[in-house]
Amino acid sequence: MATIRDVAKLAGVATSTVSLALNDKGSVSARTRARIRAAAEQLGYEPSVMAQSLRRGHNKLIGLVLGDIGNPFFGRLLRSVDSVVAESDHMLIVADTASHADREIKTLDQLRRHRVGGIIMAPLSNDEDFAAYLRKIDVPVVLIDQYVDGVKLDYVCSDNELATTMLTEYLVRLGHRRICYLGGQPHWWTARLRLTGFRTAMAMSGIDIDPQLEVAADFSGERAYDHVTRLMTHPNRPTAIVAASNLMALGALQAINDLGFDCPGDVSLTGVDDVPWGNVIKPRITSVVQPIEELAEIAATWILDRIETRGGATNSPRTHIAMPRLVVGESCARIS
Amino acid sequence: MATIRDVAKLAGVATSTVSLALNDKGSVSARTRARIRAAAEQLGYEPSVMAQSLRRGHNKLIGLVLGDIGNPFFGRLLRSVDSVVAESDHMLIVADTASHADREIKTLDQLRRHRVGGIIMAPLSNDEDFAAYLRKIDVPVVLIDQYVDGVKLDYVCSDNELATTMLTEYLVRLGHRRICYLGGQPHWWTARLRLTGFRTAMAMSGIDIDPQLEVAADFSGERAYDHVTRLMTHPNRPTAIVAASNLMALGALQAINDLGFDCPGDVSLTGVDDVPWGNVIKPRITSVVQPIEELAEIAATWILDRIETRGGATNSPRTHIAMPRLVVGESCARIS
DNA sequence: GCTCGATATCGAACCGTTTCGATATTCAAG
DNA sequence: CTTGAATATCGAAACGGTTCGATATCGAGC
Repeated sequence: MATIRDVAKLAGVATSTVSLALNDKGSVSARTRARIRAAAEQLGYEPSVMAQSLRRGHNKLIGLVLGDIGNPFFGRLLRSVDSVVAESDHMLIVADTASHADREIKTLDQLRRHRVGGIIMAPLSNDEDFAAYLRKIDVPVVLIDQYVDGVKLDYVCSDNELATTMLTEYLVRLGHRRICYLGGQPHWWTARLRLTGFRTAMAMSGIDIDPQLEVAADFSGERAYDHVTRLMTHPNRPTAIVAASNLMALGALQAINDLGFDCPGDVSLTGVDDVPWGNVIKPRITSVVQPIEELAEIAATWILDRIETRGGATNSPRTHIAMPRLVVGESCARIS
Repeated sequence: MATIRDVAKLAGVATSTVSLALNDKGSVSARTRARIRAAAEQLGYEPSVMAQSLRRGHNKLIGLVLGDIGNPFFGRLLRSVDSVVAESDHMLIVADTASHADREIKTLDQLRRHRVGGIIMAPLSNDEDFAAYLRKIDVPVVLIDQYVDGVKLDYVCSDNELATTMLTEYLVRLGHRRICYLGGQPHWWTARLRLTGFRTAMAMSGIDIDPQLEVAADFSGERAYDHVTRLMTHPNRPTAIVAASNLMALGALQAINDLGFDCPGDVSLTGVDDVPWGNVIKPRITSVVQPIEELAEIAATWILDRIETRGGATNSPRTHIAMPRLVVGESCARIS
């Protein structure tokens, strides 16, 4: 590894001049600049990112803290964020908390010790301790997907409430009244919002919710399968289902098929988020999809912005709520 | 941020003594040690990871280079690797090349400039240029899943050949002869091995392969859907299918259902790798699953080992080939 | 020929650690 | 009391850059 001193020696100048020349700062004569360039080239000199970072006080790394990278939603998010921050020569340190909320603070501390430039996080915790921690953290943080009450941080998400509202209204327009809601666990911020969206839409349509039909599963498919199996064998079964996640929708579909029902003939089905296997499953499930790339791009842009203008100009937190998009499949039918 | 000098000043000693005391090196009297500990505590001193890294020559970061983090296989891999390296206080820089082989060298260079301690990589490239690059790289590298011809590096994978051999032999034992193979694109190392595994098993069983039935799709599901649709409408259709990936198996299943065939009644189906939605799809597809956690743990252990003993003791490259496991579902039937 | 200002270049300090060689202190043995 | 070894502590030199203030060089204007 050639150092800046090697280059300086070969070019016959001071190290400071080399630094100036290679970074196009200060005033360096064309002749000297060329000589230095040549020397650097010849030695295969590459500045040590670490040494630069030490001087700067922080490195060109951005922490990305997620609860479950096995979820394709976060996989795609990671990929998009990466492609944006790469343009300004940043890389991502990815930490997966494996859905353990209590590891979040430890993970953030670790990132702080590494002096990352900034952190993008989809938090699980939502208690006052955590909020207090975030309020006094000395690194720029952008929250994504999930929010934390009582903090003033940039926040990017899609309109979770609107997502389920759109689905519910769509079903109502098709004539459905007995609509079943398969929700996530209420400790998830997004799960609560999606539930609200469902209730709002039902209220707006003047339909009373049958408490039996509003179940809290988890975001995985197996519980959803069981719930739907139970509800569909009920004498007064639902005519439509709103699932708050893609895996739950899939579980529901499987239960419907296994019971010998037809979707959409006997029951309509909708879900949130598309999935890698979305085009392969029949019927294609009508769903609202979050614009993952948009979320990722904004989060990435914002964190880069905060890193550049450390505590500078735009210090009031921003919020971006992206519009989910309704993608109509073949899983819903009109009833009379 | 308190520095080691602040601690030294408060404790009334030299910075070197602080370093010695906090790292339990050299000989520091108990009294002084206690005084230093107290001072550090009082100031909330945390050593700067960056400064330490600069001194050491490399940091406590490990690069993980993947082609597609949206694939749950790699998501689970990432998670397991992370949990192992976290134990020795390492974190992961994750770089997704978005399946662009030509970005791999650029990505590796970036990681080198960051002076990561080591790199775990599932490469796509497999040409001589890339091999030459890897041969002279000055950072420990462990390959995982995909190999590169002509390099001497640690390599961890599961027995891809055996995977399809197991599936094929299983089907043969059930009486199948007209077996269709849905393979991945041959530029993938694993795709080639899996194809070999199929051919070997067929040869061992003394069955001639119908070239019509050996198709190269890609690892995604849609192409598989089309191929299976075509083959199943053929007069002399296959009685069983071996799909070289999970998404292809799913695509095949969907095609089977859409054509009104029954699985496993009319055709048996097998695949490689389990999937998040595996327990929800019916019939559960018989498949061989790779022990992802095992692969990840070994790769992580090996890279940590290489980092500790830089070019030291164990310098000959190791290879670990993990046994895939056959998980029998309900997608295969015996025929006569 | 001298001064002034702009342009080029340099040396040294600094970022925050670790580590090596040197010095200061302690204690036991002679 | 002296000596020598063991134990404590220190100062300074790295690690590899960037940046600031100082100095050297140059041409133009008088």
